[in-house]
Amino acid sequence: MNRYEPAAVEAKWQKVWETEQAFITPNPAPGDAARTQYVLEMLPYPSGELHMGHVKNYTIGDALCHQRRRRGFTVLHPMGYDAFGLPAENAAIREGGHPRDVTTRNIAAIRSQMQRMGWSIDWSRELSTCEPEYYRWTQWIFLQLFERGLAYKKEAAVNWCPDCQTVLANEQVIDGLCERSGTVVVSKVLSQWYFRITEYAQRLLDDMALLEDWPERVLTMQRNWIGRSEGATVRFHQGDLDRDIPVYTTRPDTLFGATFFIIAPEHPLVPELVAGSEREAAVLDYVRHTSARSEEDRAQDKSKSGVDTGRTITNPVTGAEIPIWIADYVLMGYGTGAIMAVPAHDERDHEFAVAHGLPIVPVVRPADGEPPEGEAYTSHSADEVMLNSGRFDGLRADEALRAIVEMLQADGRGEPTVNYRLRDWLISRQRYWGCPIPIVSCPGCGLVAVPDDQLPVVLPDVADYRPKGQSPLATATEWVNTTCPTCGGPATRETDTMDTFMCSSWYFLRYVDPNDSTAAWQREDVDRWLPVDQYIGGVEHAILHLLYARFFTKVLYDGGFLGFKEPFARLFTQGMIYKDGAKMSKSKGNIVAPDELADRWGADSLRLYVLFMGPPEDDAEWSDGGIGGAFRFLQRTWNLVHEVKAAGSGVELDAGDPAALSPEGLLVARKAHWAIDKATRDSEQRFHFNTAIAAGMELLNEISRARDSAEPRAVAFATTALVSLMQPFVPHVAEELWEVLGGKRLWTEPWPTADDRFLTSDTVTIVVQINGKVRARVEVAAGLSDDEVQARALDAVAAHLDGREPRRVIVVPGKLVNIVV
RNA sequence: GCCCGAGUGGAGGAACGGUAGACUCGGCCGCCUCAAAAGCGGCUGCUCGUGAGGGCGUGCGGGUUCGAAUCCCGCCUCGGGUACCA
Repeated sequence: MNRYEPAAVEAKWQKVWETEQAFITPNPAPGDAARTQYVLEMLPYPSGELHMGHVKNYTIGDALCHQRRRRGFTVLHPMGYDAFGLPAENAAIREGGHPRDVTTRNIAAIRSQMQRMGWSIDWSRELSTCEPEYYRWTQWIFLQLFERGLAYKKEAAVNWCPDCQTVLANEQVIDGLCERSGTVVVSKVLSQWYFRITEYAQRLLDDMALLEDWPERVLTMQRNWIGRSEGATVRFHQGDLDRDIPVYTTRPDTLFGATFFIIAPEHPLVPELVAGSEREAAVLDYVRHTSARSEEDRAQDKSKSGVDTGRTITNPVTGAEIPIWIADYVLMGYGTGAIMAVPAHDERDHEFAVAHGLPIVPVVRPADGEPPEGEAYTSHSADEVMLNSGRFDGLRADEALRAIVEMLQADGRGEPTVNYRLRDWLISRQRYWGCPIPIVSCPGCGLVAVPDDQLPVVLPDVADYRPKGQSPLATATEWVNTTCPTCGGPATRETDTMDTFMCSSWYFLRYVDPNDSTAAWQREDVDRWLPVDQYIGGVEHAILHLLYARFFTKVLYDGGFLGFKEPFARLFTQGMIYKDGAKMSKSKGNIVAPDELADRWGADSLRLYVLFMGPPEDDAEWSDGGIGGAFRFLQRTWNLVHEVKAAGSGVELDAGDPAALSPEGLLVARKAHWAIDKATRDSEQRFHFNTAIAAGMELLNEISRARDSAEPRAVAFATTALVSLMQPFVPHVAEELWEVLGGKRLWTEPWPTADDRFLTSDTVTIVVQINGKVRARVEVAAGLSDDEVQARALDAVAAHLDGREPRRVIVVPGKLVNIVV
């Protein structure tokens, strides 16, 4: 008998899939009634090579695709590369050469690794976001946003990474550090492009209701990131400047307790407020000192520093003149950049008041007592009562809140306000390897969109693409100097490139036809395939990528380009693979290379083990020994199939009439139907491939045990079922064994279905407990009445009862009897 | 600090109110072999017992229930998210 040699088997079937175009899925013609499924894994960034996380991600998706194809769906399963970005550029700088060459090389390596793994990808739809044929449409989308007023350029303090020499989006700053390089991010004032994602904040929240199945924690993370809060805007009047300064508060009920006022150091009114006053030098000094500190430094430092401006402002309800201070715990980027400070009911304001000797006036108390001394009383529940609040005294706090807002509104001093933590998305980057922003700056016409027929704005070659604080594109003078599309006069191109997250915020639409040169997509095709039925990826994209993609989809829906509002109906987030308790990384030296494992054990064993490790949503610890077990299982299956074949059997799709089988044959056939049922349900309902595979292993064990005592038909049926069930996980070896059994193309075979006649049995084992402890087991006929089961159970444990009278007996039909004594 | 998630044999895990530890790895014993590898068979939670059998066991402490790894309350540990957001 020939041995199981994965390398030969895998090469053979990969070739067959390619020549027979097994996984190429054309778009259904209009009116085609095919049931479609779009299964998508997050596209890889083409760094050096695939890591174990990719293997897990794409193997999960591939198993689903195979099962769904065989259950009659037309499945779209494409692949592409998120190819612009810093790592390729940094590698090129390190090694010399062009980022494009590094990227091309990496893509070639990753593609061949993917083919080596045998994932059933429709390679005719392959795309790369750095190709002009792709980014032409990224630029088109940018211009859609520009035309709708959703893309704008403004000067503001931005997050700057000194190492990457570029700005970063809010979402890319983690604990004050650059997500990419880990460098401390500093603040810098620059003129940059933004997307008005804040305009979609409420819809990003509301449309979560349209999502069919997303992990609750991802939704929670997005909700927290969007950070909706309800409160009121209150305008305080400053007499010296004769100006209103608005604040945002979630606690308008505490307005009577606002004993001072704080403005952020970056607030534009600060210079005006102190100009010419004796406090001017001290205040400007504090502002300078603050802006010199890094974001991280400021975030870490919880001490309440600040400086008095010497000015006062009028509390609109008490009429009191309260002092204005500058303090860096008030953030320019949230609310209005100014706050009313209520030290009695806000911890931060309380600390500040204590540190600087400012008055503390409680205005809310518990229903049956006084507010605590020496700390902020921040409780905000329904049964609190007002005090020190004029005519509102004695009123319930929630009623007072409404009444105070109404009063402010009547006086024109405020109104109810909803506020969001989400800020606009900064998309400019001062780096070379990215998509050019298709905008021309004209002295006469201002910022002008490059017309559609002039797209793409091709990324020019430059002599030196190292980061230098401004975009390397600025040195391509021939490219930069152009003519204004509107007036024809001399003009210059925008030299910043786009955040690469833009490229990956719409790629799932382009797969519908990546070769369409007339449009980004055809609406009838995207509406046919999308929303994506199942999206699969790492939870690390819970905010950035998934929020941006949802935003783009809504904008494009509003533009009439899409017939759906959410891109991904169902999301599955896989757990990470660890080694020695830590995330695999080159610096820790705990990388396990998929290539080496595939070479040693075969792609099928690697795929099988990655799925067998545990539930895919859980983090998992890599163990080198496990893959050997996967290989042994396949080898034993291989040997079994060849023995079955040698005995003269082949593919057997029907176990026959259960009544006609011998007891041993019935056992084997039952196990097979049990495995079909379990593997199908565990895979489809919960993606728990680990237990589906275990069911296959149990089936193999049972066939091996009964091979010689059961009749050949039952053995052939069970063996056929085993090969068929394992195909989505180990497609190469399953295909080979199917052929050995005389079958043709397993990937086109219908998915097996379990027969109820084999899932139930004539007899059942009843567990007999005394006081919840197992004392015996009895075998009884399946339909036996509760009374008879009870009698049999009492019989079986008579010795244990030892004459004691049962106080109560619980009978769970078909399962157990519990006797309480 | 706040919000999630997870704690089960030597390891990964199974059991989603009803036999705790399926399946796999590792370990031990045996068969095969001149030998090794591979393969095949058996044992493998802890503990008392020669044995039959018993006791204890799902992070800790309570509770609900005839019955709890599973549900509820209070802790502990680990992981993730977020953090001066007014």
